[in-house]
Amino acid sequence: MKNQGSESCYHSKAIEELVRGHESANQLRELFNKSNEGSCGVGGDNSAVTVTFAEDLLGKVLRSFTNTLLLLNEKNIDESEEMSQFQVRDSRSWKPTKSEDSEESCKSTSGIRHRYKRRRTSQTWERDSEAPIEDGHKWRKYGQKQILNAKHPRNYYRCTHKSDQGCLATKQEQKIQDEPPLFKTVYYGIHTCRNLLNPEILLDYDDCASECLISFDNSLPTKQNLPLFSSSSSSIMKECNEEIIQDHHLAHQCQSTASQEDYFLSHEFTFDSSCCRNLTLSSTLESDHSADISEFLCDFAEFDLFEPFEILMS
DNA sequence: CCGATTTGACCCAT
DNA sequence: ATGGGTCAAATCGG
Repeated sequence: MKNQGSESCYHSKAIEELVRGHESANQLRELFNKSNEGSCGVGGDNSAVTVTFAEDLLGKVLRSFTNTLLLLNEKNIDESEEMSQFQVRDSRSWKPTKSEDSEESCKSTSGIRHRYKRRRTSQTWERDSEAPIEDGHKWRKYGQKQILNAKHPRNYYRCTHKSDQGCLATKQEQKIQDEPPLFKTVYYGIHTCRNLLNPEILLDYDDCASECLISFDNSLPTKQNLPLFSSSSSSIMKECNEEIIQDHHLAHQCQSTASQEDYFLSHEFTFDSSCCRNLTLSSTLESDHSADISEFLCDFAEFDLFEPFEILMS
């Protein structure tokens, strides 16, 4: 059982992540709205920059949802033991699970290896997908193991920023089915690293007992006016989780669709270098998919952060 | 050259 | 004793 300050901090961190994701999604919407305004294709030289920017935004959204899911799961488990197996709609959805408990050991035997760290108690997320997941985080593989009665080996990854920032997030990935291909990914722990490409993303999970300092845009919600902060109802958290799971799923679909169709690469965008938020872009090629994709992205970007809360609070 | 991956050994839990 | 998680030296590759 965690104390009130800790719970409040999980709320705060979750909101912080949602707000980031919301802001990034809005930037994506802005980007695609501009692309649909039919401006003439100028400045095609900047298309690579714009593609990078769009991918960066997608990465931010995915990271925000990933972190929020982990945070909310942490909160859910704190609140409710019966929530330990929260199953949702489809095979690509997130499924929080409880990790096996283990202690860090410091056994020192012959002196060859001083400390051998087993995974700490931490929240885990399990997810099945038809392809290895691109979750926006950078991972470094540190092991591979053939598992008993398993056709395919299990791969072990840790956060790239473990060494430089002490981030303890890890994940395991294993192909569990051939046809159709199905991969199982289990995430352990929460990222505490600052992503160097997105320096604003920094979660001080170690400092969860203390007040969280968040700087929001004026246009964005603050924790004072978010119902989530005035309620600890687990139903709200469940609802919130489902909503985020959907959006996380959509973000992945959007990312894979874009890459599969080479949508970004086959269109010319211009990028107003004076300000990332005032993009001027154009599409000079017709594509059967472009309208669908941009509409899809706009729909995705328009998800309402407040909706699940308002419904539940009324 | 340096960061990422591979892979056998080591270590822990059961 | 065994399965599985992690370490770390060797290797790879940009």
